[in-house]
Amino acid sequence: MTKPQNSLSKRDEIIEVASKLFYEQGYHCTGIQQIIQEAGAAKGTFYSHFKSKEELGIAWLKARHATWNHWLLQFINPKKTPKSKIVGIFDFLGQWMQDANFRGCAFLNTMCETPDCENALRLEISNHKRELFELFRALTAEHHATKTKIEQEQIATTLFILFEGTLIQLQNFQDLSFLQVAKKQVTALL
Amino acid sequence: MTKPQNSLSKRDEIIEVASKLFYEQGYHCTGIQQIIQEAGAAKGTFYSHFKSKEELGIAWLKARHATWNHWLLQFINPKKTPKSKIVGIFDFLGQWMQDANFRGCAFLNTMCETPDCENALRLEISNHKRELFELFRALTAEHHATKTKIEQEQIATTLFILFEGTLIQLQNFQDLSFLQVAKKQVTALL
Amino acid sequence: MTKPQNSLSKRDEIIEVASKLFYEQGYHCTGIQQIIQEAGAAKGTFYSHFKSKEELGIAWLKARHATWNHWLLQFINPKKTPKSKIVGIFDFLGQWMQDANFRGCAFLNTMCETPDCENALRLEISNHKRELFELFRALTAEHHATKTKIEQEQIATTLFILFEGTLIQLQNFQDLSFLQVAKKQVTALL
Amino acid sequence: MTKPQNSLSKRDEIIEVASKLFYEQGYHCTGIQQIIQEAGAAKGTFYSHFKSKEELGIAWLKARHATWNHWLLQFINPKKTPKSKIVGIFDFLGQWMQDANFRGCAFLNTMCETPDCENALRLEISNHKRELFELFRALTAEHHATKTKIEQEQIATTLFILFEGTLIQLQNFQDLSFLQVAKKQVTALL
DNA sequence: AATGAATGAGCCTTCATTCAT
DNA sequence: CATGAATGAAGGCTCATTCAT
Repeated sequence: MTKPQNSLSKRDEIIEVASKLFYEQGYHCTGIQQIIQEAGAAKGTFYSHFKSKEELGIAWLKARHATWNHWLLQFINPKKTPKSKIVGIFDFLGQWMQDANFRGCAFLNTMCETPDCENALRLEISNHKRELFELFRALTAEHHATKTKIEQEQIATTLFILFEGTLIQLQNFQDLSFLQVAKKQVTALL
Repeated sequence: MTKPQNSLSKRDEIIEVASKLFYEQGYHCTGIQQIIQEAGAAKGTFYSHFKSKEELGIAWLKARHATWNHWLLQFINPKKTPKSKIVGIFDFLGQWMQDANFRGCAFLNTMCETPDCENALRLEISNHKRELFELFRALTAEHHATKTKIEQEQIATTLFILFEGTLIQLQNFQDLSFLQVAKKQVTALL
Repeated sequence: MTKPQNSLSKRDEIIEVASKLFYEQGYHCTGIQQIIQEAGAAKGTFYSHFKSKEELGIAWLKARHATWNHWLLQFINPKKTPKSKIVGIFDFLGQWMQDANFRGCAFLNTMCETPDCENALRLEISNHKRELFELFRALTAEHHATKTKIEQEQIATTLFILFEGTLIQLQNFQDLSFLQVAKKQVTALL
Repeated sequence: MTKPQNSLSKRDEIIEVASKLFYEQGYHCTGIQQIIQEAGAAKGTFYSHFKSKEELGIAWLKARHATWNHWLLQFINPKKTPKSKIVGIFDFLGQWMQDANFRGCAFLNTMCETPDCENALRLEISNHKRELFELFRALTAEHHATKTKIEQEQIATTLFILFEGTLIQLQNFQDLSFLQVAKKQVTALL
């Protein structure tokens, strides 16, 4: 007897449930108990797969990183020019936040509840944001190919900051007008 | 016999200790027990002053709002022009984050660990940010007095977004170069 | 309303129950859960009185030390001479072990399950045994007043070793003949 | 293909690791998990060799009995006379305790954490001690060949008690002077 | 002979809150 | 205005054991 193809392993089920709960309720406000209960697993099963809650948290953020990047790239890859891709990132932001009920970014949320910079979760968080930053850098370099490295860096960083600032205030106010303003500023930079 | 002037009431002592701990450790990760212990108060004393942890949280954010605004205004009020005041807000941001060991903004941090938008803490948070936003609006209106309301709004919002985006990435990366980029963009807008 | 005189405080009830269970089942094999359940207390109540299981363990050993010493002194104080007191200690040993179902000595038992010599419980244990040793020393000095300090020390130590060795083998074999042999040797030393 | 001679079977590896851990940490404080992890075995492997933790405990004590007896006999067999062998047993005690960091006797330790006299582990323990007792009996009979059986028994038992009492107090106080006293008393008995 | 996922009771401890004094 | 004992659910984690492969 082989497992049915569409059945997840217990480990994956746990990660899936945890992803939902960590995002919706926050990392610290979500207990292992709730996770395993909703995943239909036993305590021992959980700890045979993850040596601690933190390890699950890391698995969650790694998975989230992959998923989120996939969403974003699927959204912007159809665009032809680097410029439209950059603008597309901000369009994606609006779409994403609406779909997510303005819960914000799993990575920023977790950073905010994790003061210790040396914490392993923080490493995943900064990696995630660094990769987004790199995307802005790459697209900016392509779009502003004639400008100097320094000018490119200034613009890419500004785009990244605008993205993050808009994101956090969409979460705060659930008001999409922030996005309109940001997009206007973005086009001004391109 | 009146209390000596320099002695805080138990209530104020509790708020003071809570402010430190909520900010440093996060709201949810800080327990009432630790607060009253460090404040030298009894359980019952705490609950005679605050009907719940949330009420203390609100008192904290209200006090924090006043304190933070005071810091900011003391920093920018000596500046003469609205332009230098706006730039001053970003200088303040750098100073503040360094002093705070890059722990970020108490309000954003608490928002990130509080998913429910209807939560009473969230009201204090949006009030705080709205007031900062208003400050950008007022200073922009003064500086760009000749521009239209719509143009002013665009610029003020952009400044606010830049502030928030820089703040959150200073917290994430502890790298002040984000601030340099933001300031360059700010001056470009003025 | 004052408490009835014969009612123990929750704290004392916990210690009393713990004393029974720690002795009968061993320190590590007895859980806080069982203790509070049998004492009719809540988890939180326990931890408002003791900051950890270890602290309860120490309270237990301190109380046990007092109780056991009281038992012993009540048994040997009626005896007139130091010699009969020393022999009395060994009579007490037999009585005690029979009453205790040959469960042995709470202090030795706990020492054996606590490898770390720096452990706080180990301090209580060595204090307890040191005091018993002192008793042998004092009674020996009185009985053998004409002998040298060195000779006295040799005899007192031997008596202490005989006591401990007999105790542990009574526990092991539940065979009182060890005690008869020890007593014969004891009298030979006096 | 046969296994290389110097490779232990999984079963023996498990026993070897368990021996170390049970002795150092105590029987109840050592979990199956740690044992199999340090032995590089799987859960199922463990339970295919031992039907329970207790069975491993028994295997451990049986192996320990053989090992310890081997140590002791190797130490005293070179001695020529029964008297020097008896004294040698006490010299061995000092050597052993120093090598073992004064962790005491695996058998006594396990007895102390195992209240139930009917427990299978307790059988191994009393067997071990009985055999040591027999050794004292045999050597005493040889040395005091002219004395009566009853006198021999009295002396052998005293020697055994002295050994056990010294052992337990070496463990308690890590103070070798107990051993000096015991040896003086031993020689007085021979 | 060996694997390792799965179980669920139990470990020690902290949580926010209530209440009699 | 203050005290601190009492509550019981929940926190993260380990336990010895089973079983399908």
